[in-house]
Amino acid sequence: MLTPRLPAAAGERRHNHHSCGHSPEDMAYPFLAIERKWQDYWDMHQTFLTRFTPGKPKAYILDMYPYPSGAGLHVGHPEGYTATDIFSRYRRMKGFNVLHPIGWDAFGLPAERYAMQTNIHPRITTADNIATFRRQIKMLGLSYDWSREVDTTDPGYYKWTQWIFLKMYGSWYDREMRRARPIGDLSAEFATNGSRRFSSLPAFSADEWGRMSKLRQQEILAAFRLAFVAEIPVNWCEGLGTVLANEEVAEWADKGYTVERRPMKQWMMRITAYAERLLEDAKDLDWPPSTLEQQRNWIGRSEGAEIDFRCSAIDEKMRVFTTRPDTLFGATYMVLAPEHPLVPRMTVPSQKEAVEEYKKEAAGKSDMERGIETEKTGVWTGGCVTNPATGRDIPVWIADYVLMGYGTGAIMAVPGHDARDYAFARKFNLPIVPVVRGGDLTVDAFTGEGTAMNSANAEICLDGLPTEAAKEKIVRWLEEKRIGAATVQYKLRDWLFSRQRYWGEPIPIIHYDDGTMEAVPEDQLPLLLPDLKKFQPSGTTESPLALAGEWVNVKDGEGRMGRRETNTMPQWAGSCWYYLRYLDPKNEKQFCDPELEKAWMPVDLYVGGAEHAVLHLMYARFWHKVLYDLGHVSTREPFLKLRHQGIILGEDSRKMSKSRGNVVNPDDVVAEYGADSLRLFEMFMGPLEEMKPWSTRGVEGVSRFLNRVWRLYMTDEGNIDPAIQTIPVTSELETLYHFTIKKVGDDVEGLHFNTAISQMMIFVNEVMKAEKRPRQLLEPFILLLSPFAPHIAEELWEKLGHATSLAYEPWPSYDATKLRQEITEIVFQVNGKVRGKLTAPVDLAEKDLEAMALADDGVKRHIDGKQVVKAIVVKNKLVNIVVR
RNA sequence: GGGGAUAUGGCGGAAUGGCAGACGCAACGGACUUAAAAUCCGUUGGUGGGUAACCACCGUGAGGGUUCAAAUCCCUCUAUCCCCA
Repeated sequence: MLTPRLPAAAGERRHNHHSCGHSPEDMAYPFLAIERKWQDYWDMHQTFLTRFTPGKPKAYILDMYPYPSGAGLHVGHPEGYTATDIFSRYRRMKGFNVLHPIGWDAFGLPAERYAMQTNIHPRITTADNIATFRRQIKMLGLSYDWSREVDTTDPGYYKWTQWIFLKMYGSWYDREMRRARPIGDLSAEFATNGSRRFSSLPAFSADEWGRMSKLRQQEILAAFRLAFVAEIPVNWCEGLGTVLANEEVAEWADKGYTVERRPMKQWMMRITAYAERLLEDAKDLDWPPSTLEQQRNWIGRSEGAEIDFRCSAIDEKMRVFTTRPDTLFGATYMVLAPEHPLVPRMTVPSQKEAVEEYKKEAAGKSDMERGIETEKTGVWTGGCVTNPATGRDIPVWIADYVLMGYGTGAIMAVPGHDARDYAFARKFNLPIVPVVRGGDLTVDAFTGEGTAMNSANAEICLDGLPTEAAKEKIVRWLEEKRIGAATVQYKLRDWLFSRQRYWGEPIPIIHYDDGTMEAVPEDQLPLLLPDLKKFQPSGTTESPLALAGEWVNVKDGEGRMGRRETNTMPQWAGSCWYYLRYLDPKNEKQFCDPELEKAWMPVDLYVGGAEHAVLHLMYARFWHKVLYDLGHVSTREPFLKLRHQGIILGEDSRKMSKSRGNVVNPDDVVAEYGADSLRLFEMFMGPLEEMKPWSTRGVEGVSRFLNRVWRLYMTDEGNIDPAIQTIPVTSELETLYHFTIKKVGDDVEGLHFNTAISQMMIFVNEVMKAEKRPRQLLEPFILLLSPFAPHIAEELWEKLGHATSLAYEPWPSYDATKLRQEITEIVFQVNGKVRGKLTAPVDLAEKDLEAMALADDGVKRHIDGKQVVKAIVVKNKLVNIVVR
């Protein structure tokens, strides 16, 4: 069925859009002109400046801000950004106060490496890159409040990153109160009560504390601060002149750099203090289950016990951690990490050479390699310890499958019930004793739970107990004998916080020649990065800042000489709190006004890549909790609801990369099809969170849809079609209209943008077929389309006679009574197979439906000669006749 | 080695216990055109049967199960991707 005006119009269409200068697609609506026009309009009218009307609900909708790389925007960026933009526009129309900001994560190694090569200051390249990103993002018509743009490299921003650092430095974690407190509270505690409350400290009285040197006091306090300096083995890369995070090592090693483990003094953040709370509070978050799972694994909580084994030869206790204390009777040897401090003393002279050689080998391997190896290696130290349960002496080995960084760096090996111990025992012919019933120890270790056996001595008997009860009983026994205790271990390590780089936030600390260190006073923040002319590594293990003599060397009021900290913060620092700065980006007195914080936090929807599932999201949660403890923010968690956008693959279904030549540039897509088409296609491709391939044909498809929308409203002369009038419509069309409003709204709420777009296509297809253009349906439809394709929607809205932007028009509502159809199709099945269909009035009684089914020809054919057992009737849907 | 996710036409996907394949792409046929593009109309999971309207069977990675009814729930397996070691 043709639309009546089509034949007449066909000939004139050609003349239409010459003015837009878009020759290859000269049938298209003039999207270039329209998009420019409305982007300018929104800018000029400050349409998306955040409006806060008291009494309205709020929606803080956040994107993971980008690192502005030199390569410009990638088609992956607009995916998440369009999703949040649609949601933000929708929420505004639903009457919410919406906060939807953007900014730049602009410190980082790529800019610095570019500076090393060119000696162009990273500030300059960063500013250029930001300008490119800003232009490209604006080109997409995203409804950000640009007045809140933040840039982590702006001194007005990093002043507060440094301020937060000082808050961390100036705080300790009170394990009894389970929260961070000012470090002053701790020195006050020491000054009144001495070290009584803290068993980990050497005992001192209040008086003794008072008489200690400042340096000694600092050392003690340092063991409590949330930001502290520690000497730890790090991944030092000589070629880059910096340490690398564990997760960065593989990447640079692939590029030919060598990375070695060496102990260095580094700033650390005591994230381990928050392990339990990070785990607990995650339960209330609406996050992807896989992300929560990754965070759980990263924290790696395991319950078990620490047990002391005595070594009479050197009169030492060796403490092990085990998750299976119930298998203590099966511990037939012990394994120490090669780096374990007691290894040298344990080693007998005849084994010394072998041990030393093995230690050297192990030092050359990363923790990763050590875990991966299937072939177990190790060396006997020649020493023994006593198994406290059996009373027998067991040999002490070293092996690299035990890591110094986890637990106590020592394990009791139970080869019968641990796979790695089993492999090790098999290889080195060590005894394997079954202490849990089950499995076949001639084949493999039995690592499951079961009933204890062979586990009794004169004082305790576990035999016959299930694993859980056996654990409890043995731990009680160990605790009574003071040779062990139940403990909880975490895999989570403290966060290595310093980098030997120039292009990062300077750490505001001064080291004085007398060995003490002091924070730069708050009123002297920001501590600015000095200007450098050259950006090469310093040649030592310090950052290039060490070469800025005037900046580094300082003298305090009393003439004391000191040096500034030359390490800078990692890139994660700025992104740990940027969502708070958006709330009050220009505030010079505070990082954020508490009233604004209360009004907007927490973030209601956070969208970004799954690659940040652990690090960024864990670090940000950690900082947020510290700020919460110190009273600076009012919520325990920053991000209530999190979703990841899936990766967009190249047209060949492989990862986009320059070398494969399958990279799609958003600039090109916008030039050819317009921003609305790009946005619409990225949302139409499939579910937001799924990985999916790009398709140029697909962009053409949605572009055709927008052109159809345009023609639905407009004549070829560029005027509103006079056929658009308020006219009666069929009830089918009316039902479809109300259903479309419901479906699009529901789908946007659930972030199912692909199906929302399908529904709009269905609506347009139907309305195109109709002879009439009912204005009362077509006008609200523009509002449904507007979050997805805002430019074309604004243009049509204006053409329909509206003087202002539709951005704050109320979202159309649907009439639930209109959703009900008068007739519906009933499916007839026989034994679950469709044998007929019929349209019937809605809400027909079950027995009537059954009768209709039995009367159906198709059904009759298949029940003929058989016995009807029963009929299942699903109202308004289906009748299933069961026959035998 | 451990954990998580995914698997549906030629392709992207829809359907979360009730008609598998909505919507889009591609393909094919038709209308319009001198012609093409654009647009519009129609067909399109597979196999078999029928001149035909149509009918039957098969079909959601593989195998099994629960159910009147399974893409959807349960068990086993395979493949791919991601994370961790």
